[in-house]
Amino acid sequence: MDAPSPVKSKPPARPAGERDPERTRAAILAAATEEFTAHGLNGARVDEIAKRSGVNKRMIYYYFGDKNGLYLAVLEDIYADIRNAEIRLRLTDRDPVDAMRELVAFTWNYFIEHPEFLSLLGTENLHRAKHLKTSKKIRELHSPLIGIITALLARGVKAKVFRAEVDPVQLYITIASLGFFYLSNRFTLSTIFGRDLGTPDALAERGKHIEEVVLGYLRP
Amino acid sequence: MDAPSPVKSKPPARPAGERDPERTRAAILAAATEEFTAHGLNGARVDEIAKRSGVNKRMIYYYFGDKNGLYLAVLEDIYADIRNAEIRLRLTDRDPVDAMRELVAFTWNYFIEHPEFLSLLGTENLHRAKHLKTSKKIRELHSPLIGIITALLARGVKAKVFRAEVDPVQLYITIASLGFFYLSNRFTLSTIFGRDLGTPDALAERGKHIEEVVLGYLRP
Amino acid sequence: MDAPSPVKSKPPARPAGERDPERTRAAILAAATEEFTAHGLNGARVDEIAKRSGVNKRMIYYYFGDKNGLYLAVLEDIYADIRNAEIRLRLTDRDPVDAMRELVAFTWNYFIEHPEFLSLLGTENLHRAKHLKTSKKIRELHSPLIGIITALLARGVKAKVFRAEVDPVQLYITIASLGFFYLSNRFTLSTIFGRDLGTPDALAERGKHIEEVVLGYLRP
Amino acid sequence: MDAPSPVKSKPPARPAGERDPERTRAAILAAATEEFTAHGLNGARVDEIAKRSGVNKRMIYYYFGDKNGLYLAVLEDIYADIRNAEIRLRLTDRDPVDAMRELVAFTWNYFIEHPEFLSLLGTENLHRAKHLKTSKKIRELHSPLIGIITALLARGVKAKVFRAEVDPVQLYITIASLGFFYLSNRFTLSTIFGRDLGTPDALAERGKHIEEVVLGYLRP
DNA sequence: CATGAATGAGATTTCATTCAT
DNA sequence: TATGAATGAAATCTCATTCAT
Repeated sequence: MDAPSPVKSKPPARPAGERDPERTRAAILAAATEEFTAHGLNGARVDEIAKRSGVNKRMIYYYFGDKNGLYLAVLEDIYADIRNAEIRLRLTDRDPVDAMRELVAFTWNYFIEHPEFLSLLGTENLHRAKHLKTSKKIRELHSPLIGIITALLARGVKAKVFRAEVDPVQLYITIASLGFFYLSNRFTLSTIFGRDLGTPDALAERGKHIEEVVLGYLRP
Repeated sequence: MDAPSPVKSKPPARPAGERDPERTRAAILAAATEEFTAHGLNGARVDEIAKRSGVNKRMIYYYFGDKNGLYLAVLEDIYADIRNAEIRLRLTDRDPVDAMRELVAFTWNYFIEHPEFLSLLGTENLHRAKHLKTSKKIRELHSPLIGIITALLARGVKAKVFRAEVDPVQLYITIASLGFFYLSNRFTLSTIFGRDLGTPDALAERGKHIEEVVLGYLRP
Repeated sequence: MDAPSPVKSKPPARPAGERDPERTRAAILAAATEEFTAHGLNGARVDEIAKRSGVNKRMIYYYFGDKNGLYLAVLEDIYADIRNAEIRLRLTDRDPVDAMRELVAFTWNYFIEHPEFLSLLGTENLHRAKHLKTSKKIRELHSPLIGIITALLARGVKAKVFRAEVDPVQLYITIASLGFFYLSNRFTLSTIFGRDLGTPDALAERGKHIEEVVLGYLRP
Repeated sequence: MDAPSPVKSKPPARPAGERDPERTRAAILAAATEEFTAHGLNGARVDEIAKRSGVNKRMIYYYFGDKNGLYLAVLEDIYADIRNAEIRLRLTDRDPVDAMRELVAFTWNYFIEHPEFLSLLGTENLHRAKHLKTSKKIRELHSPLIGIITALLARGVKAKVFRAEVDPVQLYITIASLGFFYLSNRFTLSTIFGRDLGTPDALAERGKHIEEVVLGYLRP
């Protein structure tokens, strides 16, 4: 607004909360992610998001239309994040077993480090993906993992280290399942079993088990 | 079910909701299960539960205290249901591999037939099991499956059809994961993959895959 | 009802809660007195009164019409109590100063021993004596104290131990004031002064002060 | 008050309740004071307060949190009022007897002019000062009267017009008692005595009596 | 772009009272 | 007389959204 910049570089040292659209938008999105993660779509409070982001409530409506619009933006954001992480994986020129191990570890670690992803997916599934379905953006973000897995399986079968006829989509879902369910349901599971499944030790143990299951299954 | 039983028969043909406390309570609970399943804790409407159960709204508070009390009663109810189903499983004198196959199938089928169980667990985990933790009742309902799995693994190892050193709790969680995640996340997954994972064919295929994963992993 | 008794003696050893109208009525009244004392007219709960009295809620309506009827019955009851206590005072043939001292002490002690009287009067005054005004019963219960005070003052003036021209009604109100206000307002006063005005020591001190004020004032 | 002041003048002629937070807050507080005075805490209606103040009901929750918060704000407000009036009293350089007479008259007149003070204190004492105890604000509002009375008593004793050894706190409570009880209980008292204690004549008579009691007692 | 007061619709909860047995 | 389930009206409170500045 003041000085037109040719490249999209932000005006650097402006104090927060003052006429910096991108920063405002990002602050809202960050606060909204936290709030929707913690309380779901219905439990999230627009007031709370405004307070946490240090931004006026009106701005939320200005940038995102309404609460649902904000929620969808959050969904799109986390999907973009995971796709970004996935495309950084380089597994094509590795030993198939090692590569599979890394893929499994990557998935598990991503879930541990991104609890918001787990929670928001749970919320969106409660709503039967009603919002996701309306998002062009997300459907364009194809996961590269199906392709990676397909190639990996082929190489492994050829090298006689993997069993044949494994469906890559099923395997993809299986790899996700083993971590996702454990992490997102660890609160009820911990209560039922009477022990904390969220400790670092418990997580390490689960990680090891998941690897064993996937690789054990894939043995020819 | 159809045949009238001479014992414990109560005047059956009274119009619902009229001076039959047990029926009233059950009607509320049934409607609440549907509503909480469909909309989560925050999204559920007490008015809607009253309307659907054909019961005066005041009765909900009379029997369950408040919305949270009702929600907890629903949770306790679905846990009692699954425990009831689990103890009906008889796997002790069967071939270990067959028995394991049946256990896996049982879990998968239970999840398919009880979508309310999946949804309500998702909801409760969003709340970090806050309500479940306060329930004496649920902690008394121990699942027999851990015991069943432990015994089954021992027999399988002895018979050299299962690998050794498998942790029964991890296996229990794994068996649940493979079905639970698929079913509860099938809405986003269907959207992402652009195909319906909820068709009978898709479910059958997944069931087969799950069995292969578990038994493939357990191979010595 | 079963056996007609000439004197009004109750059937002695019937188990509580079973067809003993007088006992039922008395139990309701006792519980209601507690409840109205503790929470005022609007704060009192009919359910709570039923629970505390161990009597079915319907009986309250059977015996007292409605909540207001019950409240009025409680008021009438406590007025009858204090009148009963007052008429037991025998001060006519005593030294005027001693008799006045005893009257003051009686009033103070009665208030201490009957906190329900203070609270219920406060409640009734909040309602500008709306209920009291409708009660024939209470207006027939004249306090003998005005007569006692009038006589006492006359004797004291004659004996030159009391000042002349003291209005007995004003004095009656004054004697009541000095104790009533202290006791009924001791919660806010304790908070403001930062010390507990309800301890036995504090009460004894106040009692002594009240006596000094009244007798000090009455000196000729 | 009438004369416009150049400093701190704000646009005065805005229609009430429109974008003037201070005015909105004050309007709510005024209406709430009336409502709580007339009906106590439980009998007061939030809807009625909204209607009377001409303010959207939602604003009550916006400014005061909930009904209890509003009630506490009212309590704090009336305590601030009386403290303000008290510190305007200047009695240090007056004849002790005259000064005491003025103090007594001040208290009596304040009570007559502020029936809300009497009623609200009655209500708060019914609740055993539960709300007052949580207020930091009120405990900071120390009454100057104890100090004033202490000094006054000392001067009077020195001048041989007051008796010795009078506890200033007891005297403070006594002065308050004599007016407070009469005014707040005048409805039941009027009913019992069958005459209106609230007429100007009756009030004047009571005022005179109170003065006589206090000064009569204080005579050496 | 930004602020925060204001709003209306609707949610949960409460409670005195009545009904069926 | 007695019981306890049932009711309707009304109370408190919540929340996404909009308005005036």
